[in-house]
Amino acid sequence: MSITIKDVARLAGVSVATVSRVINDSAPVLAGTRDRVLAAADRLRFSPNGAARSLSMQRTLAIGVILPDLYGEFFSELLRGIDQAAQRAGYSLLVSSSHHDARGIEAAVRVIRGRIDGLLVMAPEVTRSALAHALPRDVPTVLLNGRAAGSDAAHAITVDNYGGATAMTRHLLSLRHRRIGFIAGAVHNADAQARERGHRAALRTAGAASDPALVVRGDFTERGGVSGARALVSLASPPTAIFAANDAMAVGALAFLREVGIDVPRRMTVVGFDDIPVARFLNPPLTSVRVGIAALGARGTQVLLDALVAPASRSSRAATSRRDVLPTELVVRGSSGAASSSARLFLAKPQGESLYGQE
Amino acid sequence: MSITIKDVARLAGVSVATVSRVINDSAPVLAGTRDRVLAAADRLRFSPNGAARSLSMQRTLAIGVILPDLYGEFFSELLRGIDQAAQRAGYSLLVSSSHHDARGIEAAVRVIRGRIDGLLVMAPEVTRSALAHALPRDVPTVLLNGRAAGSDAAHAITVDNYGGATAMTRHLLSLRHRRIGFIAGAVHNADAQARERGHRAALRTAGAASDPALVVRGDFTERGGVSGARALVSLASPPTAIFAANDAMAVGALAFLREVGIDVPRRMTVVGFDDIPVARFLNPPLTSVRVGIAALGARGTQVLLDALVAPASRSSRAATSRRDVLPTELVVRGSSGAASSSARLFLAKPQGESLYGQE
DNA sequence: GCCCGCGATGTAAACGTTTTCATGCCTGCC
DNA sequence: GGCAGGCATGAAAACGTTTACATCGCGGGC
Repeated sequence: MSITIKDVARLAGVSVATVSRVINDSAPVLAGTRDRVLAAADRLRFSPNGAARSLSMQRTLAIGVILPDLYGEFFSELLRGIDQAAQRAGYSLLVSSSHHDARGIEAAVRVIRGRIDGLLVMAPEVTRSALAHALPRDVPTVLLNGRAAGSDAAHAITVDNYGGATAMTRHLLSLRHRRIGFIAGAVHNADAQARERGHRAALRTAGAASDPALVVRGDFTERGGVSGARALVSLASPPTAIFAANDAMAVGALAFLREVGIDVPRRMTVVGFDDIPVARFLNPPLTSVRVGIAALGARGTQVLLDALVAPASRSSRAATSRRDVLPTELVVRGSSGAASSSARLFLAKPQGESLYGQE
Repeated sequence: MSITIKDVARLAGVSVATVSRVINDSAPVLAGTRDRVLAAADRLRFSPNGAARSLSMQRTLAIGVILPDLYGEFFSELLRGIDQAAQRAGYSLLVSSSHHDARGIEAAVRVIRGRIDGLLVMAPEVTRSALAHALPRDVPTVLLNGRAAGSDAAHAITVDNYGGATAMTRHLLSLRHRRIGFIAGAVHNADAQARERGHRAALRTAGAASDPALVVRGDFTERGGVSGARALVSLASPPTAIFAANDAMAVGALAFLREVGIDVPRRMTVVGFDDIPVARFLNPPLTSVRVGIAALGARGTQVLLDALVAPASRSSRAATSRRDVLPTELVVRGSSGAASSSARLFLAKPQGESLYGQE
């Protein structure tokens, strides 16, 4: 059917070993021989069978990426960062999404098992123990942005959700907001939880009243933001600011407020979290917490690639498993009232420019 | 190192053939034997080596996805549709992006060659012949949304760019706009070209003047939309409406107009193309051309999967290669002045709901 | 001038599956 | 009671590479 290394060898009048050596230039070959082989390979349009290669070399040059979802800019940014880092190192990406629970992840792992050298997993809604059980033992794994204290075997890269949220809440407090509505994420989402904790802690530290009615449940989608904003606005004593636990929900909140004629930021402040690329282009530009989504993906990938070359560092695996926390940065824009600052966007190079470039 | 089918066979006291049969239940096995094998596999946490499997079965159960980029909601939507369709059929995705030119695509193909059963390629900027040369002969391929009349060997799924653009321009004309600014895409981008042609044709048909100064070059990014809008607004005789060739640029245009205090839609109408998920949540909600991005990906994947089971249909390949054109639909929202219609968004289920669900 | 050694190449084993074919047993029919 | 046939299982080939090892020829040092 398809042409193999044998066909090339026959045409070039050499052995398969020589063909292999030429193709990977893994050993010196006489110039004349090399040319004959190359010519033959070219003429037959030969390209090596990856499966056979992987089997023989015991490595696939691919890493698996398991995501809870693919909806929205967050995931495309994340994947973009991962792809860049992987491609630079010559690795391909085996992507599988829509895996929210441990069972889904286990199924996905089963499918790609043996076709990847390493695994990148984002599973914000899965508990530590469930995850530990679902993940393979023998494949180096990096957890992205879930429960930081993941299973001992895996590395984990997270974003400073807690710190970012406290910074944002302090920002709102500094703007004299006293009743701050919070649109939280899903109950079991680790990132959402950390952001909520950060918000609460900042309120507590400031001695501000923490009215439970001001925290409504969302789901990290625009639609959830719409409902959340509606609920907050409908309160007997509504807040003067809304802190959405991610940008998608902030987008929904902005849309709802516009719909019902509540001006942002004059009558209501809205802020988000993640600083997705579109945030600065919203109307008004969204104040958010920059996470460096692509950087998170790239960093996770880099850590994984490092782990792949390291020879599993003896048995002291647990001791060497990394726990990186990426810093976050408050980005103040028009949606929290600093209308003038947003003008800078189009005059100077915005700070977030790096997101657009090659990292 | 890793545990193989042999280990399981030894532990269960059977041959490797039997283990294989149990795992794939490809042949009847005595209940007792099956249980022993299953128990052994479970105890050893065995999972089959994909590379060996692929090699033996001559199929990888994976499809390659080659994209020009991963930035923005468009690509995450596309990938989402592809992933869903592939996952349903038990296929994995080998994703590689940032391949704009033929050389990049060829390199990407070389890397994933022999690890995939089929190929999904989006290459709007590559010419037909360059693409034909870069793509492998022996791998079923589906082209997404580039030049419809692609290489004979490959199937092609496109969106009705031309029709969508004419519909949009007619919409603007019906709103009494006579000077319509157009922010085009990159010169060599096939989709951008088709949209521009559609726009021009609609103007011509309506007998409207087609001022060349009203067409400015963009690049499908928000930033390009900002520059485009700035250029159009700066004209001696500026347009009353701006048609951006994709939504990302419309987002940029909206941001710029807000920045300089030009109200949309009162003083300027802005419309886009693609209807990315965030479009309906913008301020004002963006009038756009719905493309069904996820559906495009899903359809392409389905066509590819069909081609995989079909035995290359004799040699009449060219004759059977499909050319699907997905219809587009005008979605009118507040940014083109129909302010009241947008209220429907949060009351009734929006038309676009399907994009959020399972397709 | 002989032998040692090195450089280029070939041979064949290994990688971990699936699958064809062979084997042996048991059942049931005449 | 013998034999055909079906069913469960095992042995081994095949998939297309890489690579350790063997081989061969040739040049240089003594």
